[in-house]
Amino acid sequence: MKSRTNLKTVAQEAGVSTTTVSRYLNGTLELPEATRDRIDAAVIKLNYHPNPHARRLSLGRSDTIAVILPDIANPFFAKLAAAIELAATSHNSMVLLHATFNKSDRELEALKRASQNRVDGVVFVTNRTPESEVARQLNEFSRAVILDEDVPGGVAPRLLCDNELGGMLAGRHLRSAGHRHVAYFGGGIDLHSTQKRLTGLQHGLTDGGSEDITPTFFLGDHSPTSGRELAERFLSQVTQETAIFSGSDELTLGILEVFKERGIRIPEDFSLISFDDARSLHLFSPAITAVRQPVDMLGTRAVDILFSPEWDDPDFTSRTELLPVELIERGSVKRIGQ
Amino acid sequence: MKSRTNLKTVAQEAGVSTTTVSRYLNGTLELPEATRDRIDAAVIKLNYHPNPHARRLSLGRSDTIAVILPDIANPFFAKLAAAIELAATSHNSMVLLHATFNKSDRELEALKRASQNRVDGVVFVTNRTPESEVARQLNEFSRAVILDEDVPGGVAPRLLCDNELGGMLAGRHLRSAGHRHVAYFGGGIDLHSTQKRLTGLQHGLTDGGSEDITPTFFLGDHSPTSGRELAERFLSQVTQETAIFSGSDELTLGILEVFKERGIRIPEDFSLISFDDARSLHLFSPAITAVRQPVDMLGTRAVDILFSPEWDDPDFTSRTELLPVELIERGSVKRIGQ
DNA sequence: TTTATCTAGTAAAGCCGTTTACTAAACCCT
DNA sequence: AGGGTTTAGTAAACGGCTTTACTAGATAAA
Repeated sequence: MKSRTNLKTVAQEAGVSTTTVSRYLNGTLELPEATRDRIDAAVIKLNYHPNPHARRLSLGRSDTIAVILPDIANPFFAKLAAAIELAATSHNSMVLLHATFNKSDRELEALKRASQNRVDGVVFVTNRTPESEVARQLNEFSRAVILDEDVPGGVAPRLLCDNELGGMLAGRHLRSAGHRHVAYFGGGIDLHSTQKRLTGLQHGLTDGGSEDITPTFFLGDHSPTSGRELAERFLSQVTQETAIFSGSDELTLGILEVFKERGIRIPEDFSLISFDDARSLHLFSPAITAVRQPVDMLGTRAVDILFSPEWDDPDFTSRTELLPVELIERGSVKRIGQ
Repeated sequence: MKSRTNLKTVAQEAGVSTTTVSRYLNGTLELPEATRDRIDAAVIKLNYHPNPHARRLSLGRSDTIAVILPDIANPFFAKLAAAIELAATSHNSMVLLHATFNKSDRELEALKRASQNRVDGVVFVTNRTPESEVARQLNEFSRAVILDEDVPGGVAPRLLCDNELGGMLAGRHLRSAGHRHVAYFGGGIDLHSTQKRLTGLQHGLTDGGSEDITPTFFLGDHSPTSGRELAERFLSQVTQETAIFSGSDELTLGILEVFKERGIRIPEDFSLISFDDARSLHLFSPAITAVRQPVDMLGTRAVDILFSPEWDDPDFTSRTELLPVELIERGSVKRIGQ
């Protein structure tokens, strides 16, 4: 069934040595036309394709990158994976996907598998602050990029969205709609995203104003379940808040479910802004205003970084790149009196 | 950085031959405890992991399966990919993802890449009826499974959801709510899904009744864009229809967008049932009733089939397995008078 | 004519496991 | 003591490609 032809067969058919065929096919040998034609003919006739295992063994590379992320079924990561796959293809590389479900043992396992598979590079995405063991394992790779959330101790270039800008945009938008008391829902306080967004949110809310407005926050993890819990907690503790800034579509999902069950209306009872905008938030009830992450760009750029020639530069691994986010206004923020 | 240890180093360290180490590690050689201990110690000390490229070259297999599907960013396929990845991991295999965007040239390209990569098996998922060229290319694999939609001419076991049952459930539900005139939105008429669902829908609508009720249909492809077009066409041509059975969440998205723009309400103006239920339809406005595909089971079972010992059986490739679907009732079907 | 240069390649080593077929030594039995 | 059986391994071939270092022969230059 599969093509059993190898270099040797082709070489024999063309009447040259395997070296010649190999070098010719890899472009490291100039040949007169007659010889070229014979080899070309043999390759076509025998439908020759180099055995990738042999090739990789010989070259010591795998033409494969690993993408380690929390969950493919999460639309944000799915879009990310799609963008990465597309970009990798154009670099002649394949993509190995590992879902970690945000468990550190699975993160470690995925990293180990990737390392044992001698992948050429790793795109690591997490949702939480991983243990130092994860960073250590990640540092085993000669090429890795840390995406979307920071990994403390990781020696690798970082590619993040501009979380502070995101918080700022949300804050400004809410302020201009009259909101002053806003709750942020997000992952742990140690997360880069949480810290930056809170900072940005505070700046956005304060804006040019004289009084310093500090948002409250409710923290868990980036899952719908956590969204539900945070929503319950929020409802039982809410005092002055009139708006919620939700750190991810997943959290938003949980929040919406709880609110729906309790008959709490958006934006009448609370205004809401989501983060990511990877789901069909425009079809929700109401359409949800959100800060959109540049997910395609994130994926494409991550792959570019992996294949960048700048890895020779020793500083490359300490670089952090920020990609801009944008606010998509829809119907979940209500203008309130003042 | 990476472990540069190889078998030879381990063998030297343990004072035995490479054969011995290899056979011991692969369980094809019994050794006295003292020797075992020496090898174990060497392996640990040197942090030895067999070079997978060498291993694969030697063994002639890749421990990799390819999953070829239309779009990872589509939640249904994303969930499918997640389930497949999980199942593959438990079979010690890796997953190579290829997105085709439903283009036949990309399908062909993905199949060729997979074949050149000597993958151990392929899970092929498409949304349309592919050209015979695709089937031919697919048939090059010694192990492939055709998932979710048929590939005519493909010599491989098929794993589909029970589309007829799905149509039937939708039909019955609509009938019991008083609907008699229903439009099906779906992909091409040549699609297995379209045909079976229409058949099922008709049976469901007719149910025990005496008169034979035939649904109308509006066909395009399974994309939101197509959903929009079909919705427009539907609206310009609608006569008696009171309900729509949409063949996928993607189509539903397009339909909902158009309806929202036109101020057409669901379920007041038209009732709607979606298919797949991979998106958060429960949060849409209104919550959308849907036929749910058993997406996890689909993924798990596909991998099981790939690793099944039954491939020796020559009839195995002509098998078709149907997985049950279920109707999730929500708020998009209105009871109407009669 | 001799030497240098170029053309058109090639031999052989290397990448690293797996597996078949085989052996040396020890042990067992009668 | 002689023969058979275990035990504890091992040598060598194989899988298929890449790459370095080298050569035979032709051509050009001095």
